[in-house]
Amino acid sequence: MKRLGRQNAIAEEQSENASAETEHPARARIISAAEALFAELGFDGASVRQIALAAKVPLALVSYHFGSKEGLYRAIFELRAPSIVEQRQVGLLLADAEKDPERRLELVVKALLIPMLKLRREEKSARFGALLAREVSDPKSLDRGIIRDMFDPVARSFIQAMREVLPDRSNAEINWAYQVMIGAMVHVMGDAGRIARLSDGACDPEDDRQTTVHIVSLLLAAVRYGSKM
Amino acid sequence: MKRLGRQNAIAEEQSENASAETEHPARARIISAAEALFAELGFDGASVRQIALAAKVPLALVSYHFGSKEGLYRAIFELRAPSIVEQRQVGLLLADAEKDPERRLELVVKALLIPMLKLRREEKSARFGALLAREVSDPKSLDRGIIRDMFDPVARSFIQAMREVLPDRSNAEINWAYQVMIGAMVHVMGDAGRIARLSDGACDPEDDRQTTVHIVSLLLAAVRYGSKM
DNA sequence: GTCTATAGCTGGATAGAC
DNA sequence: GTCTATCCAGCTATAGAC
Repeated sequence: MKRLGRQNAIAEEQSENASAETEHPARARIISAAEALFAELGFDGASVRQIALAAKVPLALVSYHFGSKEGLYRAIFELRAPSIVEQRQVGLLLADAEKDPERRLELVVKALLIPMLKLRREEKSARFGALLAREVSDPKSLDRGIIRDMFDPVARSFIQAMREVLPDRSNAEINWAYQVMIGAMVHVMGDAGRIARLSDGACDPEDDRQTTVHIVSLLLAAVRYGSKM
Repeated sequence: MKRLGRQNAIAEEQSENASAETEHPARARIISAAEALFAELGFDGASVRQIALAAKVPLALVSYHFGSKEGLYRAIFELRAPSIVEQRQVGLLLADAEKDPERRLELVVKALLIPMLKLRREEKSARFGALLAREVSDPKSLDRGIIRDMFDPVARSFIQAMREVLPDRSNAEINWAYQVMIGAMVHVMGDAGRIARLSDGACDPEDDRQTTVHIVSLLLAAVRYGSKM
């Protein structure tokens, strides 16, 4: 397989992730190591050498598989994002099927939050939540366009769903409510200890079941009762 | 003045910021340029060369005044943070003087949010909000300890104030409510365009008066009605 | 105090052997 | 396809002239 062919064959790889990871265990190890190091140190803070060392592959293999550091960075999102987006879409469909509007709002909020908050539980992509949090809050992400391309479409679906469940709210109110949810969620996903420290252990972001219960009820209250009147 | 004397003479500089900035206009220009570039590109993404170029000073002057890149980084926070913390403390005192518990909760929430949300309006520290947002969400900030040293004390005061206004809530509920507020606030402060893009302009984070109205009412609702029951 | 010049590294990327 | 050796641009920090 030609070199530039490989790094651009994203559609192909997505349709055969399992075989790609079986066939190229080194590639999967690089992704996994990069995910953790980018999450911890940021795109600029983590070096390709560090990543290759952690993945136990020679340095040149990273360039061979992913073309460049940014190619590797994008590949992480191309591998992990579709599953999150799909889970959210399924959640939205479930909310659509619910008749009671109170309960429907709750399902919309949960469809937004739960696919992300439960990421910590999944061993394979344990650090992806923190990485995604970084990308969402990084101003430079506007240039990369990863969030725009992969997450904006489903975000618009959520905003539309909220408009339908809360028809008396202004466009600004709906959108600010959505952003408050995203902000709180990203803060929890990216946290590395300040929450536990400040709360003296009363909040444990590692316990994603308790975390979800609290965050969902707080944000549901914000969305439901937070009209500026 | 000796070199190492300068970079460590923080207490002295804080007590005479005005004269220090008048006496060393280059120093103030470096801080200002660094604030914008660190906010935009992150600590690792911005180089000292870029900062010196933007501040129109020779490269070596940065080391002379601040000792190291991290010294410069800390100096920004040492210059800007005290004013924010002070404004928050004053807000908490005002809340304490309010008898009506409903209104008191609102004052506590506003005391937390307004000093930060209005940062964009102030020309001198226009980008400090984005920089602070980055530092709060960066896992590496735990090592630097800037947030812990400068902001944890007043954070604990807020959590205590919330406990007093909402005596029926558990410790976990209070702390999660606080973290939801911080997350939403940091998200807005660090935003560089996604909010306006997703809302098709319905949300304009540059309009900090409208932003404050919406964010405060959403978060007040979360804190007031977001008990997990 | 200020600035030029540069030391000493580390970064991403690649050439070319196998 | 895989890996060693290396290129060279860019980095932080500093020595030393003025």
